[in-house]
Amino acid sequence: MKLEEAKQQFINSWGVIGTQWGINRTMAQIHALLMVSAEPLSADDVMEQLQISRGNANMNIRELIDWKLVDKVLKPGERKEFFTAEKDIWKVAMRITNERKRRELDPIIKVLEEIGEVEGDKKDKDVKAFTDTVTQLQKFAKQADKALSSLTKADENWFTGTILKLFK
Amino acid sequence: MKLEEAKQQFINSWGVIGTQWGINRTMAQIHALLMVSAEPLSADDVMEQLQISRGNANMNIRELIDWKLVDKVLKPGERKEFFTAEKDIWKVAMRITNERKRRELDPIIKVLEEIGEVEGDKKDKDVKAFTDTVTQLQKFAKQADKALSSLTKADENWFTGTILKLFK
DNA sequence: AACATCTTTCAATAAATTCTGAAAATTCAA
DNA sequence: TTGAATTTTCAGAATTTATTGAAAGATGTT
Repeated sequence: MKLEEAKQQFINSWGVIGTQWGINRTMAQIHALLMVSAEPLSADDVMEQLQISRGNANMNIRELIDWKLVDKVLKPGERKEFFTAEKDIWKVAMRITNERKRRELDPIIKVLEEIGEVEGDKKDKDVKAFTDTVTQLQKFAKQADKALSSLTKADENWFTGTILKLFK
Repeated sequence: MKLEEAKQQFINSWGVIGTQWGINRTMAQIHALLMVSAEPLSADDVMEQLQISRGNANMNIRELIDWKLVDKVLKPGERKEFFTAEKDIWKVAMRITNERKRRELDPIIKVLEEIGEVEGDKKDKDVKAFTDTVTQLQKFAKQADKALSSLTKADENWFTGTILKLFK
């Protein structure tokens, strides 16, 4: 397979996968493009290579910067901004994990806290079903939160050295 | 807080969280409703409590059954089907993890394999940037795959006993 | 077989999300 | 300053996804 073809397939597939992830397609495509580019690209490069509008490119690049998956790079003597993706997959995975924890797990914990105590007879089967489920969820969510926090603070060697061995 | 109010808030919030997860809102709401219901509910119960159409209820209940988060229950003497959600959070988490692995990770591995070898000079910086990224991704994806497979096959005690302790 | 009950399907419609492109804002060199 | 280059914003358009509801399909009872 030729480089350009392989690149294109990677970008397209990454885009499709992104949508299955709940990430928007363009954002995933830009990320893919920057991950396999040897040099930083400008907004115009991204627009041209992915055939998207300036507004779209700008919005999604900013979003990627928010996720800390992409960095601005300034080239001396150039007025334009260039962009480059984090290429260390461990860091990419940790940043995605962290962002998803923030978006997915943290709100769950917040909701469960808000629901808190329910008035009523603990022997009533409806009250019991509700409080049992909520209590279980709270315990589980807090454990998961702790585990993910540790994980994203840890370094790669600890993970590959300690955790992965547990999974043979 | 009164039971009905707490229930309603839980269902609504679970729905919002679902969308942030890439799961559709109604599906998450039905799941929430069934998780906090003491007794199995019929499609009509679900339609009434969530104010949704029959088609919508049916489609999303089927989807939840696909995810193995909801089971059909037959009541003796009743013609209707009733539905109940898995209430053991550990099982719920393992089933969601497994389904998400199937939808999110497996396709990544497939794509990376397809891209495989790229023709051209390994010293060319564009070729090198591409193959380096793809190779790193392949290694990482396969490790993650192995870890998640083990995890979803393992039982709760192994997880709480062995893994969680690592995170203090 | 005829009927009543319940479930599934799916074309039409509605709602939510994403994208465009032109205008406004910003930046920087002269 | 001025103005050319670049980035950002955002209303409206396009696209994608979710929902409805009525019709068709099952299923079981008499």
